[in-house]
Amino acid sequence: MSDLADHPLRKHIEEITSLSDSDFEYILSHFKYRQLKKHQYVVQADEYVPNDFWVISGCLKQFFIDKNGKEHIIQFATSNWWVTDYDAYYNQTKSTFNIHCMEPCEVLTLSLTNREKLCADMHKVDHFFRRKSNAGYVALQKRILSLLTGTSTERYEKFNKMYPDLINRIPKKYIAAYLGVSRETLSRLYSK
Amino acid sequence: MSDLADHPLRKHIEEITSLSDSDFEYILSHFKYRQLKKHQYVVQADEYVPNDFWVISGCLKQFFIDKNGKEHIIQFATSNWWVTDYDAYYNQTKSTFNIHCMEPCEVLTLSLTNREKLCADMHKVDHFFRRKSNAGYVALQKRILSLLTGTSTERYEKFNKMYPDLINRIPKKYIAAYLGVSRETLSRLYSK
DNA sequence: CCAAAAGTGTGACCTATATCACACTTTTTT
DNA sequence: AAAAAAGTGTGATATAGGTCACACTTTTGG
Repeated sequence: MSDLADHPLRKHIEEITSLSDSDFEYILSHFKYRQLKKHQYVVQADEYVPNDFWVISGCLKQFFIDKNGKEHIIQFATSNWWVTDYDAYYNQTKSTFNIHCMEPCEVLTLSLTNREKLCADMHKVDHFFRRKSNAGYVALQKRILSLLTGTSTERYEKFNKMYPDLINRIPKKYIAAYLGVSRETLSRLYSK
Repeated sequence: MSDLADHPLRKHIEEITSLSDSDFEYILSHFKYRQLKKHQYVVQADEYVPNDFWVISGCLKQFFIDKNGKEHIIQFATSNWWVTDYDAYYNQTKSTFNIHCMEPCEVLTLSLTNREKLCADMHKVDHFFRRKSNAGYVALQKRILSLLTGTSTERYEKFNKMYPDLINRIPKKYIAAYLGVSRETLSRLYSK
């Protein structure tokens, strides 16, 4: 029980709605724990996406390869983030994105069936996911705003502030691919 | 009752979950109908945002004014769209965006209190908003992808496909402000 | 119905950033 | 520990698209 109370997922959910031990036990039973090696793919473009991933530790990137073979990063996911190709996951279609471990990772996976079952059984969980999704929506809107409004310098500074740990944790070229500038331009940005 | 059955909001909700007449009647009672004049603001930057808006008819734009006074458009909202500054609305803080009628509009407004009440009372509604929010999240991700990946020509073509009616319904400069290019560049794009 | 405001197209110029190339450093693999 | 692979900084160009300017057209409001 002491274990249960300290579970990181429980803490995460209880930021939004409180749970009894049995609530949480029931919820957790719908997830599967997985350890992933560096460079492992958890979602591949053109394949189905049965799972959503909640990151316990490590760092993943969700990216898209364009017709010129160039990589564009949609999001990084570290501890406490949810990540999957939600379009493909919800609609049970093939993925347009890849999701890839940049470090060894621990994740909890949640299948669509289990998610919908959980949501149907427990109003609390449906509510939790609504709130999460709302927050995600707001975050994406801010990113769009910064792509429309900001110069690359401003976007770089914002990134720095938002993910201070990532800067020295992952190769710069991925940060460039997230910000939408070339590796070289990014390098020139912070040599000032 | 025949009126109720045909209500556009009911159709909209029933794309996701079916409702009894009394369900819908109860839901609708939490909304307020408003007619808006062209050029009217429904959300102003730096003010609180008590309502979410569901558009029956007309066209609104949600935009941001940057430090140089330049306008950036986050989203257009026409029939069946939901629009508000969700960050400010959910967190009861002041808005960073403006929302403005580009045409005379009819909308249904939903206060945060009523929304949370509805969601608490009816699991179906919570579920509906979760699904909507998920879909919105996916749409924003696609927009980010197109900002990161596409040339302006590609973004313009995508816009054309996605909102064929808007092209000749609203001034081009707003389309430019949505796509993230200058009015002049946009003009040159389609003179080919 | 007319004046003022808003919208639109096009030329001339300028700037931020992409691209290519290469040398050097750090990390990974065997 | 050596070889291979990946990451990084910096110079030389090339270019998409921004900005400014102006003429013309359409819409709006009194």
